[in-house]
Amino acid sequence: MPQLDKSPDDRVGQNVEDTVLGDLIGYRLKRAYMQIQPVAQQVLAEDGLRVVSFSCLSIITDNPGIVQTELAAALQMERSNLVVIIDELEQSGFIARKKVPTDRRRYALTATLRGRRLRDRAADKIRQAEDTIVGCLDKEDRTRLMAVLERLEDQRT
Amino acid sequence: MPQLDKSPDDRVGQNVEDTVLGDLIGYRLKRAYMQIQPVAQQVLAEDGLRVVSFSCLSIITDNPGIVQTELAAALQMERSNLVVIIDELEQSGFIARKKVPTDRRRYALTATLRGRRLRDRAADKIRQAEDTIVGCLDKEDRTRLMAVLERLEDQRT
DNA sequence: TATTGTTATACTCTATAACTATA
DNA sequence: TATAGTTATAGAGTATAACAATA
Repeated sequence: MPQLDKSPDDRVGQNVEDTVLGDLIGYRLKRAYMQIQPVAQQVLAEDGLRVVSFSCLSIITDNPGIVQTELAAALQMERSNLVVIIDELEQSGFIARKKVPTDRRRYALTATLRGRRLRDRAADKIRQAEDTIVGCLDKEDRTRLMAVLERLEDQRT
Repeated sequence: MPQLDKSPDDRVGQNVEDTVLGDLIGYRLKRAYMQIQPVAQQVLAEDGLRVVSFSCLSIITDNPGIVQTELAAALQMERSNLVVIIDELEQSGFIARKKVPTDRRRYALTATLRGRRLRDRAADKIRQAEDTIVGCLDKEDRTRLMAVLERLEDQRT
C-alpha cells in the first residue's frame, strides 16, 4: 500500500526538525554545492570532461607554461592525483606537455587551440546551467555571495 | 638549491591567472567548503565522530523515532550507506534502534542521553571552530550568506 | 507487488609513500 | 640533499543491485 495511509505523525519529505545542522555554515555550503555540482558534472560530461579536468584545462589555458606542481597547488590537490588527469587531457589533444629546457624535471603545460575552444565553450555551458539554479538570486545577492565566498576561501587558519 | 633563484616569470603561490573558474559559483562553493570541512572534521574526531555521523546523531536527536529511510532522505544519502554509520552510533551508545510495533520492517531511532549531550557539546565546538574562519564576516554578511545558501539549496531543478 | 533494512560490490576521490631523473 | 613527475596503494565517500522480512 504505497503512499496512501500516512499516520498523523509521519515525517515526510522536508518535515524533519533541525535545531543545529542548518545553522552550521559548513553544512549549508555542502548542501548548496550538492545542488550545483551534479549540474556542472552533467554539462561537462557532454564534452567528455570531468569537473576536475575542466578546472585543469581552464587554469592551463589561462597560464600557458604552468607546470604540474604549480597547477596542483592552484587547485589544492595532490601532484600525484593530477598525473592521470593531465594524461587524459593530453591524449584527447586538449593540452600539450613539453620539457622545460632550463629544468628538465619539469613539463610546461599549454592548452591547444582545440583545448582553448573547448574551455570557452564548456565555461559558457556551465554558466548557463548554474543560472538555472542561481537565477532565483538578484544581481546584488549574487555579487555579494561570490565576494563573501571568496573572503572565506582566503581566510588563513 | 631550494627557494632561492626564482626566474622573473615564476608563478608562485597565488600568482596564477584565472579568467573563468573564479566566476563560477560551484567552484567558489567548493573552495569555501574545503576551508571549513577539515576544521569540522578535526573537531569531531576528538569525540570519535565523523562529519556524517554527527549529522545523523543531530537529526536523530531532533527527531526521536525517525526511521532510517527518512534519515537518509533528510541527509540526501543512500539508505545502504547509512547502515554502518547507524551501527557505529549504536555500538558507541549514542543512539538506540527499536522495532516499530505497527510496522516491523522499520527501526525507530532515538538518541540516548549520552548521545544528546555529545551532540550539543560537539555542535558548540563546531560553531566555535567555524567562527575562527567566518569571524572575518560581520553579523549581516553572515546572516545574508546563510539565507542565500538556503535559497540555493531549496531551488528545484 | 512494494518497502525497510541489509549486504556486497564497484567506482570515484583523496592521501601517502616510494621510486627515477634531474637539480 | 632537494625537487618534479610518476607509480602504486590504501582509505574515504558514494552509487547500484539484490536479498530476506514484512507490508
